[in-house]
Amino acid sequence: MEPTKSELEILQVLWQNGPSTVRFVNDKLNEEKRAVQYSSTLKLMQIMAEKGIVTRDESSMKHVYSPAEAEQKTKTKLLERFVDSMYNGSASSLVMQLFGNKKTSREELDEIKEFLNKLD
Amino acid sequence: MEPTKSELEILQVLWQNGPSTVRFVNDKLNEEKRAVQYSSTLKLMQIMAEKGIVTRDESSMKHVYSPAEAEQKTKTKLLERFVDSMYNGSASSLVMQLFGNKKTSREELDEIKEFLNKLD
DNA sequence: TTGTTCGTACGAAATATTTCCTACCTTTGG
DNA sequence: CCAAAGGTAGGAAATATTTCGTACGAACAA
Repeated sequence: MEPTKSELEILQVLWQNGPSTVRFVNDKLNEEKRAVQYSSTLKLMQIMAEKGIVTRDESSMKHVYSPAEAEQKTKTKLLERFVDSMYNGSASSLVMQLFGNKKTSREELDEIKEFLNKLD
Repeated sequence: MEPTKSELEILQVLWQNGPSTVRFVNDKLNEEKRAVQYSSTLKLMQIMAEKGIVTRDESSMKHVYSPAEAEQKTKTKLLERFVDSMYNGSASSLVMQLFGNKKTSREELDEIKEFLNKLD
């Protein structure tokens, strides 16, 4: 299923910090993103569990939520969708735009070049 | 402003075909994307005009709509937002994911390498 | 024990987005 | 002229998403 914008924020927290409680996720969101009530985050995470975007461990009172799919898998899917809809499926178009209109550090560029060479 | 998913579909049509009437855009959407009523497309384009996402020429009865911003400018903005939210701003992470999990044609790869070299 | 804190569940409201019905005007063909 | 075709405008409904108040149970400290 397609995570919404808010759901994606929550997934990011789970990916970066591993399985977490609602309290933890909510604190992170408030620290790093924006003010949001505990019950809002709770509700969203409950919905995500219903949808199957996350799983949860209810064995203790403090439920622990985990992403249902690996970070890479989800991101790959979203990236492909983005490339398809915005660049008509052309990965190279995206890359050129990415580096054409923006200054990127030498290190990053070298890193990418090396990476591409290894693909052969 | 942030175009919604449906608004983006309409922008694509305008970018690819130049300034267009509602009728034209609606036909394209039905051909290339999905079934949608004329009045839905009309409404959406009217809203986009209000928001300033598109401008329109009302001199003739058939209003002609144009994107308010250049394709590149809008796409760049959206791409940056995507990189920020998904890859923590790291363009190279995105690129590695893009080519790591997917087979890309030799031509595309060469094209990209050449492009990156020219950046120096 | 008892009250305060911290947890979940649930419903409803607020917002954002999308869809389409309907009214009404203009153009066009006969 | 008149009817049919095709246009815009606007409102309302349908859907999707987000937010939060409130009820209620469990845990914990005094």
